[in-house]
Amino acid sequence: MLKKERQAYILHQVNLHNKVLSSSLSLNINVSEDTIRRDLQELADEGKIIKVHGGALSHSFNQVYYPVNNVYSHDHKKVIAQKAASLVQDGMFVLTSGGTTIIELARALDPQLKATFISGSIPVVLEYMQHPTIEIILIGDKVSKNSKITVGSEAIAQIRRIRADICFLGVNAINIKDGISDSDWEVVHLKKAMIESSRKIVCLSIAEKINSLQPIHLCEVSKIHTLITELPPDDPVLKPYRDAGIEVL
Amino acid sequence: MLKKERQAYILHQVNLHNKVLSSSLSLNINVSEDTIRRDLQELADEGKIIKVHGGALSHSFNQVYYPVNNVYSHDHKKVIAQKAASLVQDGMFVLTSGGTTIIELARALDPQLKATFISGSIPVVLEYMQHPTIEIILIGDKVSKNSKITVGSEAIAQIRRIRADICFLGVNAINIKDGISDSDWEVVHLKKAMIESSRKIVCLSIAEKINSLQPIHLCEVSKIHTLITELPPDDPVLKPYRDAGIEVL
DNA sequence: CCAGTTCTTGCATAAGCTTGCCAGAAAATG
DNA sequence: CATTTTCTGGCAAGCTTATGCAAGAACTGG
Repeated sequence: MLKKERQAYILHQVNLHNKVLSSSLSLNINVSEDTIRRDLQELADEGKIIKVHGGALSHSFNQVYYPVNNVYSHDHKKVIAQKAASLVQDGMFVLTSGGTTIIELARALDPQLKATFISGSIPVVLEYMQHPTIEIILIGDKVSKNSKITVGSEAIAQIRRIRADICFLGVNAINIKDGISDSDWEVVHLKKAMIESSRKIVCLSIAEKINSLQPIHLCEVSKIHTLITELPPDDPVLKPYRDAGIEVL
Repeated sequence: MLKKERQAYILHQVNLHNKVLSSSLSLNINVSEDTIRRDLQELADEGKIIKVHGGALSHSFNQVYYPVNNVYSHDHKKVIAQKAASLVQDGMFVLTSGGTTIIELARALDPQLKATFISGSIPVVLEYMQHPTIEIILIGDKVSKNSKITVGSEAIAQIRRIRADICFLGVNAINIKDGISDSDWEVVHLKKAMIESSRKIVCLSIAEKINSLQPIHLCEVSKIHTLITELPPDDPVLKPYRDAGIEVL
């Protein structure tokens, strides 16, 4: 087993269970605890996990207990949400991933909009429920405590049965060469299914994540139709995407 | 259980109940009171709680010293939840309806419990997510905004595919002649499916709702195995149910 | 293809953390 | 004031971590 492979596995485990023990990882992957510790150290240095005595925790672990509004990129996300909301029209079926940007989208919707929103993210659905008129469909399956979305084959099967007009994806990393990538195995599979089930794919990403890369590949940029960031559409950072034929808002 | 995890649990408990006792925490998490005290000390040093003789208080405690929400039936529900929680054992598959009583059940679970909980109620699932070790399966379908649960044929189909060990139903009305009844058409159908999918049916009901009737019939009392109220099991009000062969807790 | 270099891993040892227990002090209770 | 409960600080046991080292694997540049 390669080092990177091992670290990806560890990261996946952390994201899945919110915590890992050095001892059990050592048993599972059959390497010494020293190696595990070194891996945990590296992942912690990269900011991907939180290392604690005896193992490691997911970053979102704390957020479950102390929801911190990262006011930082919050304003950016509001701008993005505003642009995205303008794409939704009455009668549409809208498929959305999870993530804070999508929550902002839910808040930015026209209060008179009559459309159907579909998501497997619990925080996102909570936000949709505040809206007076939209219909909501929740994708069910095993709940991932860390990402607060439902994951698994049943969730994917449910998504496959949908034909949505538009799909909004909160994106973790995108660059013109590698396409879209993410750090969570389950999430990648869900998003892939969402892409297959939608006529139009819209990616929402703060500029910070443009031209970045995450361990797991999701799809090529050619699959997406629209890219929304907080930047003006003619910003030079976005030129490669415009040139690739993607609508940039 | 990792130290951080334990502290997160304590913090959650403090925020939930506005107070905790060192002694009961020690019992719940199965560590010595010394450890609890040290945790409380650390959390207090970080300004997250207020440590007092015998336990700790939430920061918001001062502001809501006289809690306004109807502590009335709330305490009753806590008693019910406590009794219900004692029926759940490691490894079980537990199907639950929605409702405030079930939320209390989620809060009353042993923090070391390892079981799988299945529900279509969004507030209930949110509460389950606070638990450190249980697995959660969310039933998906159309979200009913007023009851905050997923309803519809897809939800029912998902429930049908389950074989649960035990099913906890929050009950709106029960009487010995008409059985269980409810006021929401969709909810009745879901609960019927839940009953069919479970080996053991446990009804949770505050005494106020005993011997009452709602417009839509759900099932006969003969279908249920256990009835839990806040009253002592030998209360005369419950006698007809005991006589009907139902276990009363 | 090979020698030199860098990476990676497991082991041993020492240092550090966490926890439970204890004795005496302090606080609450009636 | 006596009794009970809780708190504090210190200590020891057990487990976890850091560090240096050595062996092997993988890579690099002739």
